[in-house]
Amino acid sequence: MKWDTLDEEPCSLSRTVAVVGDRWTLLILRECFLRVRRFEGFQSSLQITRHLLSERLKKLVRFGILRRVPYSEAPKRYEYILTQKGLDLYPIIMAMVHWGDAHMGDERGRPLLHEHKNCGRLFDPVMVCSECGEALHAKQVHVHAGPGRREAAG
Amino acid sequence: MKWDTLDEEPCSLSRTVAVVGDRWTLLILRECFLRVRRFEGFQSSLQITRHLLSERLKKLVRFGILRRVPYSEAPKRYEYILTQKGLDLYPIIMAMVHWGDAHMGDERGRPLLHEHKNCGRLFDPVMVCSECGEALHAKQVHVHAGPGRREAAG
DNA sequence: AGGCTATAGTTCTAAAATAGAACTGTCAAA
DNA sequence: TTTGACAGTTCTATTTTAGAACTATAGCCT
Repeated sequence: MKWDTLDEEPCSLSRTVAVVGDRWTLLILRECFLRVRRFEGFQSSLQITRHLLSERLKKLVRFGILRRVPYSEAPKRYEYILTQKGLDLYPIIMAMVHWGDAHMGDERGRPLLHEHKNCGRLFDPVMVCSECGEALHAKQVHVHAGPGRREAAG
Repeated sequence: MKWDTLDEEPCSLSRTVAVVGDRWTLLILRECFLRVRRFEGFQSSLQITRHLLSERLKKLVRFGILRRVPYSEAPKRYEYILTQKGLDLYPIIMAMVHWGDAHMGDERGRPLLHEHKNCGRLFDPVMVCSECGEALHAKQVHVHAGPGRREAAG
């Protein structure tokens, strides 16, 4: 597989997988959403090798998911902040967290609980249809080829 | 990192990443949701090496995401069907598709369009709060340690 | 001035995972 | 009896990752 052009495939899942489809990247993003921003912070909480962390952060910056922002002038030091594009990954992360809660739990109970500041309650994330608001299930969805697929197919 | 015990970490994201956190697994699941069920089907549509496909299918069966069901007795042949646990991965896949549509698109337009059979309309998946029904955004969520985290830490 | 610490990386080698191709075994149809 | 379909397994070469050590800048302490 040519992983280097996966982000240009006529498939939105492939394109997303090209950017966030590996273990370390997903764990780094978890830390980002938990407000970690600095190299040492990621490294110590994940026990990732410095080499890979450096490489993954560069990639996330290159794809516009993180911004590398200076926070100290002398010596030059940078931190990594989620862009809007990065913040928009939240549903993916939350969907994964929720699936883990539902299907990979153990007798110790949930590792984290999530409170929705707007309503003040502990919640689960639910995926709904943008048009009718009903909860979505795989078997209720029909897939059509869109313009990007038809053009790619010729 | 001890990837072999990632599914026992006191973090639901880690546990999910342990199961579906790699490129091939996510692409295989895409095919599953597009109704592909057989070894040759996965292999030819993904161009994955037979070795890795075999290995990934075994893993998905081991984690209870696919069931290996015989469809021919002589010769013995099997197909791979999503279990309920597997079907429940749908929000993750859809969240990834939606992010790809929103942020990785090109001039050709969307590769696929999704129709919600219940309401008959083309839709986007939206993640909402189970309690108040509002669309969720990262900055509106506050995270608390749950019992699984506190016990692991103590 | 000299040494210690903090931060953010880079460089190196060994081990593990993946790619790519060929091979195996069962059975049906020609 | 040969060919083809299907569902894998086995093999070697290449790529990726792990783990540890090293570099560079600058503040602080003595």
